[in-house]
Amino acid sequence: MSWNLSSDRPIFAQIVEHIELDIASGKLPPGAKFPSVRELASEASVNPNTMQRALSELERKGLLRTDRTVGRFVTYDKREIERLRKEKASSSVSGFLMQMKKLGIDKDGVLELIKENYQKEET
Amino acid sequence: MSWNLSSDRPIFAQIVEHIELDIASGKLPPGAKFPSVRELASEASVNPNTMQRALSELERKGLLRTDRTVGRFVTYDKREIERLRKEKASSSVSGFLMQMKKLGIDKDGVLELIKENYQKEET
DNA sequence: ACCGCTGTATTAGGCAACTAATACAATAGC
DNA sequence: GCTATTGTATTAGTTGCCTAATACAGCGGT
Repeated sequence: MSWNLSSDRPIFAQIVEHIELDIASGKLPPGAKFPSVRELASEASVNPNTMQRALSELERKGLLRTDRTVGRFVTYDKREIERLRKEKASSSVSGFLMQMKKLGIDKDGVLELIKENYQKEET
Repeated sequence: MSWNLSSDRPIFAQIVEHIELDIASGKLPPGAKFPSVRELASEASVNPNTMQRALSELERKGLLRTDRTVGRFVTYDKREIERLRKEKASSSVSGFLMQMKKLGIDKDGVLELIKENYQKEET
């Protein structure tokens, strides 16, 4: 994983989000085993405790399972994962559109900008 | 203004963003006069110092002008305002699309979701 | 000239959150 | 049974933000 952490937001929150995305997108498939807390922490250049906090949060959300002295695994519950994916997509969309509305940009403007942006990437 | 402040991010930053949006969208037109620091602070239930910090930041960005003993005004520079609007729209779009990409949702999926969302609002 | 209003500066204190260091607990595997 | 490796708990320290109190400076209106 390429941890791209900035200091303008809580580290643990960024890690949570990062891993959530990897699970939601399927990059981390159901049942995938995680490295140990210490290993992950070292990899991300972060205190083990910080990593632990992130992982606990993910467990609280039901995305991770823990076998106490064995390690952690992505949940096998594919429905939960799909729910997560939908939820994240939906909130992204509505947040984005709300922002555009506040900027006074209507539906046509939004679609325009998006198509523009995709064309830029097709180079 | 309806200050809708949450505690999960610095207050002053939220205020900055709020006012930026009002300026970018034209809700606060060029040359519009601001209430005094103390008045705004009271209105937003915030310490004057916090409000001042936000306003200073906006001034640093060139969006506000100060007439020392008279008050503050939105800049008259319409080009600067338009630049702000473009900049905010652009960063919103690219951030949104990056998120969708990470979720594994392609162009068609994005357009689909957006149209869905707009239909929902047309009730 | 004075009073009231504007913005500005300074200092201090407290609170909450994040990070860190270290010690503890439990089990798998040899 | 011992050791290594896992997750967990506890305590401590640092930082950033917000608040507060107070003082200063300059202009307008009466």
